[in-house]
Amino acid sequence: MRMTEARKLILEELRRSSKHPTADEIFLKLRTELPSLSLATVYRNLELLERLGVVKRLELSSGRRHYDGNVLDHAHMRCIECGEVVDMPLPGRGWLRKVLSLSDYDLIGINIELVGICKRCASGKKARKGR
Amino acid sequence: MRMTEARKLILEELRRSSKHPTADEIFLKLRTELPSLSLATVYRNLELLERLGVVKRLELSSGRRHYDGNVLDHAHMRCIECGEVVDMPLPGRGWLRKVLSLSDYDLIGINIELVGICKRCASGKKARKGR
DNA sequence: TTTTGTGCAAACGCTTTGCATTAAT
DNA sequence: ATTAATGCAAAGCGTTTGCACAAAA
Repeated sequence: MRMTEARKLILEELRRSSKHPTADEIFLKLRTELPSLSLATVYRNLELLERLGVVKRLELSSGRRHYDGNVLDHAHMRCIECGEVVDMPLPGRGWLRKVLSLSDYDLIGINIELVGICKRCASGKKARKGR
Repeated sequence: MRMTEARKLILEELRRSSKHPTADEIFLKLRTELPSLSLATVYRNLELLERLGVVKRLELSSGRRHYDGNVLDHAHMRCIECGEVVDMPLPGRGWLRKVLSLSDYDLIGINIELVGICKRCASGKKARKGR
C-alpha cells in the first residue's frame, strides 16, 4: 500500500473532523488542496481504509454513506432536519448479553442510530441541508 | 385512500411474514398472485403505508431498504452471510435517558442493527444470498 | 364521473468499475 | 522498472417520478 497524497489527505480529514462526512463532502473539501482529486479516488480510498480498520463506515438512514475517523464503538444521533451527526455512548453490557443469549448469532458489529431534531433546527435557526 | 388489490396484498404480506422484505422481494412474491403488479406500485404503497405509521421502514446496512409489518419498537440482528433479519429487544431505559441528557435532541426514532453471522451460516449450511 | 392508483419507462443519486495514464516504490 | 493508484466516463443498482390509462368511490 502506497501513501499517496490523496490517501493522506482523506485520512487526515476523517481524523481531524468529528463531522462524519460522506464521500462527496470529503471530495468537495479536499478539492481545494488537491484539485486533481476525483470522487472515484475518494470512494476507493474510503473502502480501503475501512478494510484496514482505520476508519469506520456509518450506515445511517440518510441515504448516503458516512465515514467516521473514530473506530471505537459508539452510537450516533442524527438530526433529520440538518443532517448533523453526533456521537453517543453505546448501551450497557446487560442488553448486549441479553441479545446474544437470545439470538444464536456470532456478533460482528453494532450500528445504532438515534434519529431526532437538534436544538438549533427545533428553534428554526439552521438551514436545511440533509433529509 | 382506496383499498386496492395491490395495497391489500402488500400490507398482508408485511403482516404475515416476519422476514423484513425489501421492495423487490415483495414485488417478486406478489407477482404470482397479481401479475400486473409493478415495482413502482410496491414502492409507492410502501411509502404510503409508512407515512400512515402502519408499517416501518428499516434502515439496515445492506444497501437495500427493508420493511417491517411490526411497528412496535425493536432492534434487528442481520446475518452478513445470508441477509436474514430477526427481531431483538431494545436496550433498557437507562441508556435512553443517558443519551437524551447528553444530546439536546428531541428524539424521534431509534434504529438499532446488530450485525453478525447466524448459526446456519457459521456452520456453512446455507447458501449466500445477501451481503 | 371524478380522482386516486397504476404500469411503464425514463430519470435520479449515490456508488462502483473498466481502462488508459500517472506516480510511488 | 514495476505495479499500485488515479482520473475520467460509463455502467450499476435501488429508488423516484412524469404521464397516460385504469379502476375505486
